[in-house]
Amino acid sequence: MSDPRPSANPLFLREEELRQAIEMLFFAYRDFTGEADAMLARHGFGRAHHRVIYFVGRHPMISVSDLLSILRITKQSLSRVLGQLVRDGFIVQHRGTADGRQRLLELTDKGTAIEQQLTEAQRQRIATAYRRAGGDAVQGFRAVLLGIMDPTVRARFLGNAPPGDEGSP
Amino acid sequence: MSDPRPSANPLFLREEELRQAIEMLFFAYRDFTGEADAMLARHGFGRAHHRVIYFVGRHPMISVSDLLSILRITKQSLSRVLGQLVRDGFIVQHRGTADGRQRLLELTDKGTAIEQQLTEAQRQRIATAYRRAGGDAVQGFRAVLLGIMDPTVRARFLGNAPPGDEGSP
DNA sequence: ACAATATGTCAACAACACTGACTTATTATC
DNA sequence: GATAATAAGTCAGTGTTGTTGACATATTGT
Repeated sequence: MSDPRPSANPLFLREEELRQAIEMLFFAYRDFTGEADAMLARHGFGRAHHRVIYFVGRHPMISVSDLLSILRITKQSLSRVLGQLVRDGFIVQHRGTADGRQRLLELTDKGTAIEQQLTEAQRQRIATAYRRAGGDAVQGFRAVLLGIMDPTVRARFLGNAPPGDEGSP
Repeated sequence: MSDPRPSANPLFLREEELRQAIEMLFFAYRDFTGEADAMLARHGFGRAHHRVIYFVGRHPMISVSDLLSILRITKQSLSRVLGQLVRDGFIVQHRGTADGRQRLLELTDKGTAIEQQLTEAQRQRIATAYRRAGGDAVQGFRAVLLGIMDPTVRARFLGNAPPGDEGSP
């Protein structure tokens, strides 16, 4: 005579909901990077190369230290990957005019080409997901992702100039 | 005399929107895994250990091959990590009753304890993000993530029994 | 002059993935 | 019952990506 549905207790639902979120993030991120990974492997590169190419493309003339703080890796880790990309002609280094110690990074035409190719698969994937989910869902998606990331990084997406440069080239 | 806002063309907005999504996924996923990574490092483990512990906890008595198909890694890669976890008493292997070739995996009490500890930080992060974003946002978040992941994996979250077992132990 | 900063480099190490080849049980099939 | 297929494990080698630590060089700021 009570509620026909067993109506599992809220705590269980909450736990299940949270676990699903954890797993959805895992699977979505894996599949999201999968296609680009395969493309990179054909070029003899890895995901780290993609990240460097991506963020240099996104922030032309970015300094090495700014790139390091975005990627949050050591300069030795970056050096290996960046050195390859410079040697192979995907990125050029310009000596800073204001500060001559800086090496400002920029994609070459070749670099821009591979960046387009690599990111296109990911853009397509997001675009399709956005289209199917609808505008309200996109707002929700963004709101939750913003809530998941660290507050320091969050600022980057909130219109304000993020800490440590960004926004304008 | 026209629109006071320069109103950047739709193509640019779309491109910017997609790039933001790519970056938000990158930052959110990195920060999402960061806390657990630090905890694992203190135990002398890596992220791979967490994934194994997590999915064995989620699917008690899962077979090795089913676990492999969830993780999408080779058995040699799993072997290293799983061997450690069994040796250190976090996971036990049961000989399959129906099929004696299978080694069904299960967390020990020790394994359950560390699983709770590791996942707790992630659950907290998601819970806070969910709470702040609200119910509609959560639905949107889920819808977009579902659209991003591969269709074969998507089924796992749509109530139907996923391909390759799941759901019930 | 001297200290701080930006970048680069050498060396060693660890985690985590891969391929390829092979072994051992166990189950299924002819 | 012999034979093939499957589940799992193992050994060996390799590559990418991250880490520490130490040190070098050029440039800027005090």
